[in-house]
Amino acid sequence: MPKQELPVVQAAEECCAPMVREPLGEQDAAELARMFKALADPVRLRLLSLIASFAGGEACVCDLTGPFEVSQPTISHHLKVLREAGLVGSERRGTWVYYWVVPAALNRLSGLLQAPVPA
Amino acid sequence: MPKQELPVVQAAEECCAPMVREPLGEQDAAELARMFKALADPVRLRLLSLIASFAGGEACVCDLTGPFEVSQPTISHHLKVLREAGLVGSERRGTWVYYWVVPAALNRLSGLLQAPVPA
DNA sequence: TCCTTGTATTGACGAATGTCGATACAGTGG
DNA sequence: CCACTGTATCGACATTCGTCAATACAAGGA
Repeated sequence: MPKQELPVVQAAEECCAPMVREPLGEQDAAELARMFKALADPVRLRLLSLIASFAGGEACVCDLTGPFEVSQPTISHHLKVLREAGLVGSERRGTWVYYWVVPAALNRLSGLLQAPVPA
Repeated sequence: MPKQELPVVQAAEECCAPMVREPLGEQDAAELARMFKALADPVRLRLLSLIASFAGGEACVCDLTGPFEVSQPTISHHLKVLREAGLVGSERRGTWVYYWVVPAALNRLSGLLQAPVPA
């Protein structure tokens, strides 16, 4: 059955036609490259995945420094990269800072990468 | 053989559960980071999109050097990066070399990035 | 065979990236 | 006000990356 009619997670409406249908413009490519660059590091991928996996969809930084072998400043740097790419949001609540993923950003990239089924 | 125009595949089957459901392992993260790194450049994104947009789903390198401001060796370098990431395939046919996208690779990444609908 | 055209490789360069230790900043509790 | 904990910024460093000109390789045609 045609999957594309399902009310799936597709991100915004016009922002994310698959890139395999028509060539990306320079500006779009530049902006998207910035987002993919944020994903182009194993620690950041694991951070993103770990944040999203937390109950409630958010995690304190104190939960994120443990599972990695890199230093706390490095984690903080990677979180900043993810935040500036629009992939996560953050907020300080009292002593701790919490991070959560931005689903619309992930879904936008997801929709962009969708390719036609190989016949 | 030109591929037929078929509906878009949604998430792939077993290879690519969304990374937002459970934390990525170190190895998976490393491999995925390599693929995302290949996407993390505006010229490569435009190359990929341009190749996929060609009729028949493949393009000669001679079709790819024109639309960019960078030199021919640079295009060749970027194509190599995309190929080594498994995102495109290539074949020499006579004088020319043709490139095509690997849909399974794109769809794997696409499925990985799918996030739950923002409530 | 030699020439011509299409593509890849090499070597070099500046710029960006990932990492750390040291340190600064923000809140909480004494 | 001070001490303590959690997080961010700074400065430095080695490594990787994107780019180019020069050159090498591949295939077809004279």
